[in-house]
Amino acid sequence: MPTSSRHNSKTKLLDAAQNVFRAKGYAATTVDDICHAAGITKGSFFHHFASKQDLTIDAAAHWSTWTDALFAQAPYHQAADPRERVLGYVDFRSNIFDGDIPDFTCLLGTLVQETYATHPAIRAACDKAMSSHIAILSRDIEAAKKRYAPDAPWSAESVGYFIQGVLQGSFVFAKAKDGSAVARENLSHLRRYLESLFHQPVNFVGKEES
Amino acid sequence: MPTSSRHNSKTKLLDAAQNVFRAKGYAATTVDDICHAAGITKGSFFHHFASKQDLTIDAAAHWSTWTDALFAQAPYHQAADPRERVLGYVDFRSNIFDGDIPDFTCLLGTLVQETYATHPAIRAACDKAMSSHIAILSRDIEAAKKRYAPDAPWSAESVGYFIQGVLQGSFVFAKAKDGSAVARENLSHLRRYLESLFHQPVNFVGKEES
DNA sequence: GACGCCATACCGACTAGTGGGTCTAATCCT
DNA sequence: AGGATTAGACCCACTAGTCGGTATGGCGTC
Repeated sequence: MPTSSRHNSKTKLLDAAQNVFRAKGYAATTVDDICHAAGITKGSFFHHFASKQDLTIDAAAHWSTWTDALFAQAPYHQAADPRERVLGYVDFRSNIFDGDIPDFTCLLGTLVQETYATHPAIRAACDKAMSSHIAILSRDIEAAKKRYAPDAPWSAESVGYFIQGVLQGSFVFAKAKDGSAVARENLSHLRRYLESLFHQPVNFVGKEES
Repeated sequence: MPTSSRHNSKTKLLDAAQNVFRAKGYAATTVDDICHAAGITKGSFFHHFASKQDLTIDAAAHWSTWTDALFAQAPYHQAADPRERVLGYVDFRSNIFDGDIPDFTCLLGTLVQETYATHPAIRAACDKAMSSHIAILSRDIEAAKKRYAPDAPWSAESVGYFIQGVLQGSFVFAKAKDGSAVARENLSHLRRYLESLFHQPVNFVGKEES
């Protein structure tokens, strides 16, 4: 492990921060917590990041690329019908609920709840990352809309935000209940709603689409 | 100001805590912040509460009675048709989005996100308060279900949680976006879903109900 | 109705500990 | 060599909680 182990401290810190923040929130996690979780010392931390807030902003971007990659390579993403991709996304999220709570909850939602009023730069970084994720999701929604509900009064983007909103709310309940049963039921309501928005025509024959 | 001003410090502290927590979160608010917002000194604080966590637990219960009273006396609550009461609840919440963010967001959701892993007692207090609120809401949903969707596969309670989940998620976006436009759209999606769950029968004549 | 007494409420300086951030020296890689 | 990186002791501002003490008002007694 020549360069690999020595030169990826920054990434290790970002990964560690992701997990610790999701478990303890922003203010309650100390820089030492993050260092310890990453197996790195404080000197190194402040070599790579100017401040805790600075690391956090980078962590939001890091999270964004990490999750976008995760979803991009997920199997549901292969479906030809955009409607199936959207529903597949919801099912995919629902399946992750099996793990531990800090493992399936959203870094951005956790961060922004705590910092929106006190750390505008973090708020902005979270907003940006969330918006970019929703923009990707909305492409499928837009395609599904075009095919199944071209004249509907709602926008694809607003559906994207709704999906994310339900997810964020579900995380809150998973935390409150210390279990994901409610979260799962929430997503099944969401799925039912989406099915009604993209109502499968009776005699429709699915066709490929870019 | 004989007894009135002297003997309500506890209430003033709880009220102040509500607002400060909603703006800054649990860990980032100091006891001094709360004291200052309440116009009360630290000595008095620790006379009434054994610790910051202790106050927080009381604040969750205080919040619960406060909000339950607020919704109980809201006009939508008078509607004879339970379906209208449920939709009225959603509209009522949507209308509050006009105010400042810390004024319409939920103390419990904010607290539990931060403390679920580190302060089990706070987590439990939030869970209890949320559940009680949802139980009240679910009575109307149950009545609406009986009338409009008696054979539906979903439970009234799960719809109650779904409504709250959408609200919690909307708060996250209001904070991230520093505005409530997305939150409002989320609730309009939610309303559309609820309308579809309690689909108004074509030839139905509304009737009074207990 | 005046007085003494006590419980409760309130005050704010103080303490012990913590946590973000700094600094200097050591170590690695090229 | 020499820049990049890592190490961890150190500094100082800040914060939860303490403590000794002061007001306040109710109540029994004469």
